[in-house]
Amino acid sequence: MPELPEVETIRKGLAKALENRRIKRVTLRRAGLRSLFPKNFAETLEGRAIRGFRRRAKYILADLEGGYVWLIHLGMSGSFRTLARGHNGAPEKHDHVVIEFDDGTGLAYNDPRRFGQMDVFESAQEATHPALKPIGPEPLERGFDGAVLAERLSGKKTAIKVALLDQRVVAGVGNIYACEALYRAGIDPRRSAHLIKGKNAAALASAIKDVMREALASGGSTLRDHRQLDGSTGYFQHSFDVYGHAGQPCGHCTCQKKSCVRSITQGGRTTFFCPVKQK
DNA sequence: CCCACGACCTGCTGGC
DNA sequence: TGCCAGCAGGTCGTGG
Repeated sequence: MPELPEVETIRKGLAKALENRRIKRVTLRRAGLRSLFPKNFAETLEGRAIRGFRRRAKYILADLEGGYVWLIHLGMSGSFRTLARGHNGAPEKHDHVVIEFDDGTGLAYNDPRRFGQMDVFESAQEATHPALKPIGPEPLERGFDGAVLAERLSGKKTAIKVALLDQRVVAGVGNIYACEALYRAGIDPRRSAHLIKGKNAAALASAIKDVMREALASGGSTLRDHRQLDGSTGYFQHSFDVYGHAGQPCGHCTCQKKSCVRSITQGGRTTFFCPVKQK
């Protein structure tokens, strides 16, 4: 469940459920996810207490006792499930990592498609970690505005929709929120990225912030059967203006058409947009 | 450096 | 009912 609002919601759930728990045992139920687990992955986690959970783009970072960071990416289909004290330890299908804490509770990482990723490294290596170093500004942190966005888009000839999915441009935007933000900003997803500047860039930066904040307040979006840690689901999917609405009205434009929302393919992903409102 | 595209996986859906 | 192509919230490697 992977864009910024969903990852942030999961981070909060992990923090609430697991902060200060001590990892007793880590069981890897297959050799790897998107890549192999690093050497000594389980051994490095074992025996350490979790001091807190942070997020950067779509990555969750768990700070471990003794100056280590456990890095997690959920890919397309990763999810966590807490295991109550006295759980029988029987894994479910696609549980790839099972963690037991010293108080008898546990945590299972489940990921059918195995596009997720995990790593562990010393805190001092975080600043230069190859997955983290290239990431662009966090849209919900101070300083992200139209000027910053325009600077990041300058020189990019690719379509603005494709550029928004590049984590070096802005952190945490994925396919849903790229479509929704472009819709709100009234920008055609096919426009060349470097042409988005000035007022357009300001409108787009604002739209990204607004849609992320609103989604966060709704607990993210739940497509298919994805769940939060506690089993609850987000409900921002009910607020989509265009995502998944091809052939339906966008709801806001004045075109009077009953089916203004179109879907096209860009960079191998589906883009939803309203050609009347988005120019 | 930039960009386009296929690869990586499994599961679900919709059309026949 | 069954089968299968196509698609799914992401990223990375390999070409040009």
